[in-house]
Amino acid sequence: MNASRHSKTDVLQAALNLLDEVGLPDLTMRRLAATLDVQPSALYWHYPNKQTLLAEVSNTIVNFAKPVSAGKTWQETATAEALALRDSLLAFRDGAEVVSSTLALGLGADHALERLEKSMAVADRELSHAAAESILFLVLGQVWHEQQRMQANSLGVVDNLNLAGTPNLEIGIQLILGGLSEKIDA
Amino acid sequence: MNASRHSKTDVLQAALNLLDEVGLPDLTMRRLAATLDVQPSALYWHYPNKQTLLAEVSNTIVNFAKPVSAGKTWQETATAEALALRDSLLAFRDGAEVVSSTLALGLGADHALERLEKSMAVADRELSHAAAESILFLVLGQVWHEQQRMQANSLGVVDNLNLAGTPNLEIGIQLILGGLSEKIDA
DNA sequence: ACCTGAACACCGTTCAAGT
DNA sequence: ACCTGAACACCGTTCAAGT
Repeated sequence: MNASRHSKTDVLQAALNLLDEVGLPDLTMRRLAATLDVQPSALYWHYPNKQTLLAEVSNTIVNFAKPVSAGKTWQETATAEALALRDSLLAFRDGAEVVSSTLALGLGADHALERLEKSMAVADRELSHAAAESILFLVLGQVWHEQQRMQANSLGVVDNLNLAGTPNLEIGIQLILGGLSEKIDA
Repeated sequence: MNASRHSKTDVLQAALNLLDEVGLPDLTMRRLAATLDVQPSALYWHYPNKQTLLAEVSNTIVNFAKPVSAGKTWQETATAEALALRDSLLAFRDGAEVVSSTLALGLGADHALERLEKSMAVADRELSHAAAESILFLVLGQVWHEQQRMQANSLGVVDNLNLAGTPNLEIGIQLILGGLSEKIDA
């Protein structure tokens, strides 16, 4: 039962599994240790603290994004990048909250920003960077909200008849890309 | 020393003060109780739980936003609303994180959304709602990031020469409003 | 109406010591 | 290289009982 001695990767994988099972609020170092059949203190040989572990969880989520086939226009490619990011956030329970929190702390999510920025490199660096950041916050905010509703609904708390997914996200992306196109043509 | 017996408002005010002194991670029910010279359990007579208290803190932050003088164009008014929201978040330590978290939980921040939406009521409801949500997430994400840097810098951890404030926020707002204008004219 | 006292069921982290 | 055991300094919340 106890395969004895784990690697850093084992801990990360166990964290991802536990996240999926119990969600971020219950993803504690103690519960994580229990799933690995070790004492909580054992985790601190692999990671200096919980924050660092969560940063790797966040990077795993972000790097899960599917590669995007180049669209006909850069607008199409950028939209595809944004939706690929959304899909990878949705693929993990509380994915958006995990990434938001570690992003705020200045760790991780770099890869997501880079991909978005590259797809909008038609503008100068400052402008495409600002646009990429805007889309990143937009996707994170919207998906965070959505994932919270999912778990609220699964607890039978409310059901706001708003099971229509998130068309608002597509609209927001369109607005930003529309504004960017306009600025470039000028 | 102990003025004895507190009202709900006292508790909220003490929470706001403590937030400013120690930040969100150290805003605990136990510390809060200590500043009021009561036992932790006393707080649960006023609020059913910490989440509810934080929702009121969040509403206080959001409602702190200054009224905006009507601009010449709706774009100017909408920009002013977004910047007023930013200012109120910045006026409280960890303001953006508090509001983000309670917004995700489906509590509070309604007033902020309404003000933004109203300023963009030139478009149909669905479009102006999506645009308002986009700007809300944009402001929250950017300010959260900024406030985290402020506290990191104050701890002497890093200083990324990025003391230039957040011009990215203004650009992002411009992009969204630009995209919205375009859609309306069409 | 507002609070105390005591308890329950937890947290993250450190550190000497073991193998 | 990886883990145990034990401790430290905390959490949010409940609930009977007090005034």
